[in-house]
Amino acid sequence: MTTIHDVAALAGVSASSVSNVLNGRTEKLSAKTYSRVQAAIQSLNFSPNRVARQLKTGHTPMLGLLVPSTANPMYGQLALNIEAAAQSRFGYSLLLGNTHRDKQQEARMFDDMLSFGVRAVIVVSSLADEQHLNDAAARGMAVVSYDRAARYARDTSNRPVTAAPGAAPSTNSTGSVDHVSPDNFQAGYLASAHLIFHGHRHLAFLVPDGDTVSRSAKVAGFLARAEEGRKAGLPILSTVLKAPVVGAFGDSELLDLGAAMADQLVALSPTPSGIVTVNDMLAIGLMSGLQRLGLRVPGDISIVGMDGLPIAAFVNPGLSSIAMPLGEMADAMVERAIARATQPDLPPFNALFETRLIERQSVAPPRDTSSHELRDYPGDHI
Amino acid sequence: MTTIHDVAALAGVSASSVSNVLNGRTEKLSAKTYSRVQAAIQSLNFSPNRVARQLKTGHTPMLGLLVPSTANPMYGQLALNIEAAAQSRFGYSLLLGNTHRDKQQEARMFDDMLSFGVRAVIVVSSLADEQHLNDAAARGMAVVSYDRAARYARDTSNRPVTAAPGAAPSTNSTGSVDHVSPDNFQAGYLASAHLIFHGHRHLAFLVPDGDTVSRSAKVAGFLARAEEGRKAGLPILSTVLKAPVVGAFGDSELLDLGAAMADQLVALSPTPSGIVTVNDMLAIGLMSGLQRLGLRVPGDISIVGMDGLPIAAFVNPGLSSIAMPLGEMADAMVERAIARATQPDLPPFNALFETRLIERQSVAPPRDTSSHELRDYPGDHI
DNA sequence: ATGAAAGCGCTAACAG
DNA sequence: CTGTTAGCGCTTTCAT
Repeated sequence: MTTIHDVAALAGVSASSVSNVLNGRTEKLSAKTYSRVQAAIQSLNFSPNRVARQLKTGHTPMLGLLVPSTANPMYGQLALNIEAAAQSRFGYSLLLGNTHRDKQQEARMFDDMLSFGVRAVIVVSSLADEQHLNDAAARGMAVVSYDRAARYARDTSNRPVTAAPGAAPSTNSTGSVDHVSPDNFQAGYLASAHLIFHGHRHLAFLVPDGDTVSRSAKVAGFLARAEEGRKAGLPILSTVLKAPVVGAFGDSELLDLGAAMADQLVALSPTPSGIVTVNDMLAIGLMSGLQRLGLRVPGDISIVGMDGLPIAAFVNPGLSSIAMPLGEMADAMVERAIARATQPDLPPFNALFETRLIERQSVAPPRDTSSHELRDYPGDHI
Repeated sequence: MTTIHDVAALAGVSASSVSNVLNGRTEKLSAKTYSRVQAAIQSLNFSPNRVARQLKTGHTPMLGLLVPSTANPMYGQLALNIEAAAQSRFGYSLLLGNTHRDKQQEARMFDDMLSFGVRAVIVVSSLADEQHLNDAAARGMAVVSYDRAARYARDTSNRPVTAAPGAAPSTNSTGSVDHVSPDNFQAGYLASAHLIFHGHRHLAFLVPDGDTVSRSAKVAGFLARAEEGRKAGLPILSTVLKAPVVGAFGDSELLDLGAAMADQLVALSPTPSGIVTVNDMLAIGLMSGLQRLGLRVPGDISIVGMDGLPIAAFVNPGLSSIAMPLGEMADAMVERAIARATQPDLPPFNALFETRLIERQSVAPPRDTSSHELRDYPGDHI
């Protein structure tokens, strides 16, 4: 391995000068020394050892990312976007961990990253308990948490209450964990509104068992729109269906879980005509299960998913979904994580991103309803 | 940050003893010293700085992984499996890079990883040129390349010729890059055989433009089976369709690419009745495109994909696919990468893994063929 | 403008 | 068995 000293020797200068060149401190070097060193670096194809540098400076251009599973395309995409932002905008590399939504794993991975000198990590945690995040933050890690910045407070039109940047969700009382999230309440609200708009009066929200900040927010939004409908005199039935989860969490399990839920769904009497699922993979699984049972989507049952995955456009029928601005959120998270790693005293950050409905072919008026609600509704304009 | 010296002070011993405890050198310590140090470590919640350790030892428990894009579920899953194997079997963490099949990126990421002290990396490279891999290997990196261990040599029954462990593909002349791959020739062969078995006589292989070792192998297998059919007197037509690729490579592009190819496909006259695609995402895109054109799968056109993605079971109709043993391959790659990092003089390694057909609903006899080939065929038994 | 020297936290001889 | 010492490759005062 070639070191800074080899370069120094070749250029006939001291190691310090090489270091200065490496760090672009042009003002401390004469032009000729500078170029001589440059030449030496080139000819030796030298690239400084980041480990040594890190030991000295305490910094390393590495960003941690903890996701439940990259096998879920949602997180695969998130990883892609985050890596791209980290790399292109800050020159950071990505240290990835799959947590399987396991608290132990998550904690262990935090430790690992800490021991590698990683100072900034982005976490997609499903755990209701945020303590381990706070622990990590307390240990000097800049952590930004994805999908947990729920806000239940709404104004009278169900718009999110504009919170001061410092307004943290209730789970984050101690401090320095930042939050970036799609507006999950809005997502649930939009999905529900879409179904109601198309005439559905018997709605169900499908979600794997296990509490999560984002899931609760989605459910709350879903329920809120149904309640609004009722207040407007519509005979709306809204129920929440929890799918029993056994074993590990993963991409394939979500699909399987959705498929399995088809049976439970049709066993319901009366069967809901409009379903919203907590994510697209679950919706795709459900749709497949329903079809296997001889039901038609959207003929017999309408479905709207959430995530806005590309694949949702390619299943048959195309799945209507609530899309999240993945790229923007990834940018925000990366920026924030790195910013806080440098300036730990930044004020708490809480960003909620707008979601939007993508209409495709999985929603149609219900079979047994002749009168649709065609008037305008608030959900249109959120 | 608490260091080894804090622990030493608290335990009333020297730093070396702490180091010895940390590294489990029980034979060098008295039991009482050992436990005293242990206690100190516990009470300080001390965990050694890996960076410092690495600077000293030159090793770091970090595995590099370079994939085209984790947005493609195939690679998201691969990343998951690799991370799991690395973590659970060796305690290694995963440094992930998305290359977008860009040679510059790939080379830059190798440099990055090298500078982080990573000594073992797994690469999914699409590039026909393997030079940058060899370069990295020459610079002291243990690199195992995925999906490039093509072997065209076959015996008379089209079984892969069992090669000595040292038999490297032609592109790997200089040395120390190891190869792990599904048997792509077999994959192509099986897909082709499946279609022929169901009576298809006009076959097409759909692949994005751009040469790749794995793609070539798949095509070769596809063509080989068609040729066999011809030799057996069947009037088989087999063509290869290259989809023009513009812009970056990614998950969504594959789906879109497949959908776009539907038009080109039906423009062909006569239109092939049986299609095999180089991967599942392309197949799913194609199926969707075909359906949008009013064609039915498998009624009008049969499709078989490759990869065996879970999602393939959930599209409508279910996509028949050639599955690859992802978990086994991930294990083999991780094991090999880490082994070679420790013992650079290991003999070259080349592993080809069996693929298998998963039958679902996307293949049926062609519309205009009344006589099916129902006799047995070699592909059944590969 | 340049170099000498100290040290980041750890490990690995080598003495004691 | 235990402690002392000398770095790993780099950055960073502080002299010169």
